[in-house]
Amino acid sequence: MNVTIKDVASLANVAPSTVSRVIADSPRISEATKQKVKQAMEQLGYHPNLNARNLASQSTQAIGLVMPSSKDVGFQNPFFPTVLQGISEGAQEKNYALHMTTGKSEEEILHAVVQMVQGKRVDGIVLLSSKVEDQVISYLIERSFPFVLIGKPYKDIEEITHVDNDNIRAMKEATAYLIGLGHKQIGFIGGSLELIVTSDRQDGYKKALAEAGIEARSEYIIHQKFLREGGQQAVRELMQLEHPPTALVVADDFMALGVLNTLDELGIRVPDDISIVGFNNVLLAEMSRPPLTSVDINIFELGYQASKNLIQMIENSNEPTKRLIISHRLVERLSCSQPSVEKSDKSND
Amino acid sequence: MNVTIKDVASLANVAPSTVSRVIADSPRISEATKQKVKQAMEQLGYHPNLNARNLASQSTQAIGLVMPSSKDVGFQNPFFPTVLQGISEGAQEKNYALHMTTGKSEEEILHAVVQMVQGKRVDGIVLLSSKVEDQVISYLIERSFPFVLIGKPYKDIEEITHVDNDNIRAMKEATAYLIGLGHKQIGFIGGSLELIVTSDRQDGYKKALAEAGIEARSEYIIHQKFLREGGQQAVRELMQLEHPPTALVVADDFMALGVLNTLDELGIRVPDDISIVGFNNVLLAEMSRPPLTSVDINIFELGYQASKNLIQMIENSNEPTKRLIISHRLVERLSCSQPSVEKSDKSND
DNA sequence: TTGTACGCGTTATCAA
DNA sequence: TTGATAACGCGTACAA
Repeated sequence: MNVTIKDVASLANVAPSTVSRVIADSPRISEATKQKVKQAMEQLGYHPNLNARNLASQSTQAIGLVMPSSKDVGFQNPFFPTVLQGISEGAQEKNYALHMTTGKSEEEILHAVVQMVQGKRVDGIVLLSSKVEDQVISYLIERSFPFVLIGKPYKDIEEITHVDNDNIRAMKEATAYLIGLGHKQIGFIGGSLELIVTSDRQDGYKKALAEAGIEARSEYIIHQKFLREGGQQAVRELMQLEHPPTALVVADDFMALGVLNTLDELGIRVPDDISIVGFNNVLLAEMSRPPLTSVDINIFELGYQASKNLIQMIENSNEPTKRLIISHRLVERLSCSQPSVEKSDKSND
Repeated sequence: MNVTIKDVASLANVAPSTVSRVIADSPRISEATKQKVKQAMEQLGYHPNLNARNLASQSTQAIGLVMPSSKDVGFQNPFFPTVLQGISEGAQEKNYALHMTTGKSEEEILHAVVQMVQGKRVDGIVLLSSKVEDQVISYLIERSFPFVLIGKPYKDIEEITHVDNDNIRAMKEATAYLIGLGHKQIGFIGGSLELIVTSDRQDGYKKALAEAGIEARSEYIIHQKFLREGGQQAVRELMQLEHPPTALVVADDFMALGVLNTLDELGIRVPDDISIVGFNNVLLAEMSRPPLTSVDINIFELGYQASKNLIQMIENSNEPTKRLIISHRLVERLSCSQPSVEKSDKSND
């Protein structure tokens, strides 16, 4: 059998409750017994049974993490491990453990979440992305269970603590950067519009055009759900327009890599023939050819702040709802240049 | 307060133990009461408290996962999310939860593992890679706690259930493939030799050369710890040798991508001037330029078998120690060709 | 087939 | 400052 608090107690000649107090580092306990107990613990190699502790204290020191559905391509995106790293770091600092969950369908995921919550396996939950109708969010709100969302909620913004970038502004700046270089024909390539992050970035793109007095053309906007096949075709069509864009903003570096390859196959050179700005600034961005100018959104920090603030909510029940905006910055590399004369409407000197 | 087994019992007019039996789907319970109880559970929205259950049953339905140290570059490697996906899938199928741990140092990690094990948070552990002197492994063996290792143990091979590829053979085949194309000057680029996987692959490389009667040249072998700066320099030096290699085997696709870029900067064309075979066949391999011929090691399966077999060990205490070898296969893409005449020792027709 | 009673290892309350 | 003692919610031998 395992060594319990009782064993320690009898070895140290004190009551179990005293040992418990020593573990909790209670202030009202004599230094003498404290040492005595600690030594006994050491000697026996004692470690508290967390299940018993959780049961008695009605709290686990753990946070739950809902991962993207395992079929999801998002899993392959370098975004995921990085944000996980951040979450993990924030948890570790406060001595919280991490409990993960996935599922192949919406139902499976919801079920797993309910299990975690009602089963009292975790004290709070970090959510990775919200969808338009999110059952998990509804469920958590209804039970008023602590959670923080990484990304922007589709609704109930005021009631959901979330950590996000200012994606509208970020994409606006990225687009403005291209406009500043002299581009006027700028395309947008993003993922599914069901993701809030996509629509935000698209909004930013449109805003930048509007402010510069450039008319948005619907044929310049592409949504590709998949990274490869579908995307390639879309890019091809885009470049076969009568007036193809001289620059592209792509809402994700991973996608941008696919775009880069398709362009290469078409014999279109970057940045000579077309400029590209990526998004997220994952490690890949600097390893691509040419190295990708990309908007760094501080992925690690996104995760770190999420778990850190979640723990604050857990430990202080009247912590206010927060909206945390993580900073971004454009990292210039070699995928952008001024538009070539032949393709722009008027020449630059 | 939360709804407990007692509430269900009183609503259904039975004893708590009966409810417990219904949950466990005990065979010796009348269908009538079973229905009655189930309905009561439904009506109250009952969910068992897992901490109480774990405490009473002395087992959690959870497996622990030790992730690479958070500072580790390995985190950025697409290998990680994929293997995680596999582990997660294997766990989910058996209704096991996943509990994660990281740490910034060896000590932190060991501490976290001890916490998981002694704290009885998990029933078993999946380890991602072993190092030469691995405290975690020693600890788990000493306590004879169920665990399975993904990769090859440095020692105690017979006593550690592990799931791995036959990396020696896989790399031997990859090298032989290049030899078959006519290459004789073949370089090897791998990570730190402290990782068993690196030394295995290097062994395979040497074996292939030996079998073909080609002398191994030490200046053709490179170990780069980091993906970028260090690696670039190494590749440069390699290509400036009097007789530079006409082909390279690279022990990791992610590294191969860096190599590809360095070669591009040097104006060396792939596969015209030099052929490259990568390893792991991550999504990246098909998105690189040129698409990378790579050895698919079935990363998902590695993770899936790991958790699946771990659960077998947990549920059947005299499950034998196993060594599971996951198959591999060379995926041909466009990064290899026959050596060009000027650089090979004799011409091909 | 079902109920009673105890144990799982802690924490927390109340006395001392 | 410390010690009994009662929860915490569930599983399970044992009894009925």
